[in-house]
Amino acid sequence: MFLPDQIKQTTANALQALYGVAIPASSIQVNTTKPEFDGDYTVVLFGFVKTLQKKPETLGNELGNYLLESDSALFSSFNIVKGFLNLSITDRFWLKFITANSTNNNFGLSDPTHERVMVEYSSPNTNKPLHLGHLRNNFLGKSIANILACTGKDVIKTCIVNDRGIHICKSMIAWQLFANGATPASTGKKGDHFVGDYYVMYNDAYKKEVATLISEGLTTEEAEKKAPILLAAQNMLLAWEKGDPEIIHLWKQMNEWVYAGFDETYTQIGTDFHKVYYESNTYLLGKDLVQKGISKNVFYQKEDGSVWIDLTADGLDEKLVQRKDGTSVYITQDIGLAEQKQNEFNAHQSIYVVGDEQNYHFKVLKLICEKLQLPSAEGIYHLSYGMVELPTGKMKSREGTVVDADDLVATMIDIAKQKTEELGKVNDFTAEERRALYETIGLGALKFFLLRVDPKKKMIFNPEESIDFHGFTGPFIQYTHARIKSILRKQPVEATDNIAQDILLPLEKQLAFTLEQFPATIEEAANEHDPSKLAIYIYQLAKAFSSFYSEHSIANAESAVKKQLRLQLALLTASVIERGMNALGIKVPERM
RNA sequence: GGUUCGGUAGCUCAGCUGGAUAGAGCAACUGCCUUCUAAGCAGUAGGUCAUUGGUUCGAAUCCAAUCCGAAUCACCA
Repeated sequence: MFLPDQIKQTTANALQALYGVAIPASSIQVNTTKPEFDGDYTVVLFGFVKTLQKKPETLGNELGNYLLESDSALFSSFNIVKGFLNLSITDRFWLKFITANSTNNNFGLSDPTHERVMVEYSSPNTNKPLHLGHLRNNFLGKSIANILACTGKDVIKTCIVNDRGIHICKSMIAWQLFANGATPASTGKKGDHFVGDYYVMYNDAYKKEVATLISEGLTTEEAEKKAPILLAAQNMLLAWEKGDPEIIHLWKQMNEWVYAGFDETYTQIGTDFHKVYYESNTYLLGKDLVQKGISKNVFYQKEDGSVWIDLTADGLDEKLVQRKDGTSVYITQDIGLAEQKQNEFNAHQSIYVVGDEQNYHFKVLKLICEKLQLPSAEGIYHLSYGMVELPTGKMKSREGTVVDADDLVATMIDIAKQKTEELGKVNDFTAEERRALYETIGLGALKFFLLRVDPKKKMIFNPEESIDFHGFTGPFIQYTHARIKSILRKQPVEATDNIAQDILLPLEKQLAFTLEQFPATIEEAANEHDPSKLAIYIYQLAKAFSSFYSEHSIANAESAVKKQLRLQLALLTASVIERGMNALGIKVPERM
């Protein structure tokens, strides 16, 4: 049990013993004590002042005295300010905590629960390269998977590649028209960017054709439907669906180029999957479920043959699940894929890391699965995240305001290189060590920047100001880790337990206090599917260490016992930072 | 128009199952490197928590209304 919960329980027991009232522990408020007051944790008394008919002052005194007597190993003193009972935890508790965990490599990690969770993330289109928004998705997906694994879940990472449809045909037709047989190899371009360029060319050509048609007297609406290049793309989609060998060949070729490009990016940013699904294989799924739905009267068929579900009773709309030509739509494919995943992995929970523009879609998806009584329904969870916007507003590919993922990563690594060279602390590193360090720092800055914000909220990225390396950032935390490692290289830690004889100074206690919260924070981040909770925590920890470290010497500590205590604190801090950052998908260097 | 989400310091964000004087970072300004890494530490300054009303011992937090912004409501994915 986590410390605040333990205090709640103890308080509930005390209230029962003192006054014979049963107040559920969960309803008792326990906060960390504000720094301006004396104490570690605070019990808020207002809640039961009324039911007990006692003045807060009296109640606080009686409760405080009882707690001190009944659990003297935990509580050392208390004070009452208005309705707040501020409790101090004994130094002995913290000392025991430090001794017990400084060399515990599993501190903060739970035992395997055999509960399986699927995390679907990344899910790219094969017609354009990754941009900043995809990076938020990739980092969130990877970190939530890691965090869940820390809590003992058996995590399966998956990805659904959107590799078919009219948008893919657009790049294909543009390549046929404009490429003259060019390839990524012949042009020296990364495959995903190469294909993305043809998607852009398609759009340019389309716009020109529409303008021409309008100047020839067509209405905008007509022109947009009749542009020859669009008709060609539509024909190509039909040919693809019929399995036309030439088109299939081209499609495979272009997808291979894109995958080669994606793989390069994924390897660099640390994205990986246990299982990749391709929409070209899954887009026919869900058809049998449509039939099942009709026979269960969950769906109904209109006269034209199209199939619908009426969700108006649930406050939503009527939703199409199958076109009149018998082909399935997006939602149907997702229902089918959900069922297939369930059959394949039988997970308790299935998390979809997808942008908040699809909130409605996932609401509908879960609702339909429930109505069809699919076993997968209950575990569906949409980890919805907000868009990344620029100071000028949304990123628009048409206006060239998209922040390309590869460019941004390269820029970050370059800035890391510059700053590291300026400081000149690793001049003895080999070229390979340097390259790895720049990547660790650059990616660390970028990942932390995107993960420290509540996923649900949209966030603003200012490319002008770039990403900072000071303050509440990844590099600051990495730096704190490197400093600790430097200390530990010079001063061996002994597994002594005589530290219990010593007394903690305020900054030492603050550090221990923060360290103790790590397991509870991991748990919270996992339960709320929110890596930012962990990111904020790690920052606070690094901050607590830095304050402690600048004030108290480790090497020249007042006594040998004190020195060991501080070394153990440092060791535990470094390992919590490392474990926490790894859970965010961020590496920490030994030196920087 | 319906639904959903958001509005906190100049900027980027915490805090939101109601609790003490609303917190960080950046930017600005002051100090601190002859002692374990100054990518650091300590400090100053900066707020009508969008607005109005309500609920109560207590509201940034809950409720209602209003203003502003975003997403979504496709036989697109």
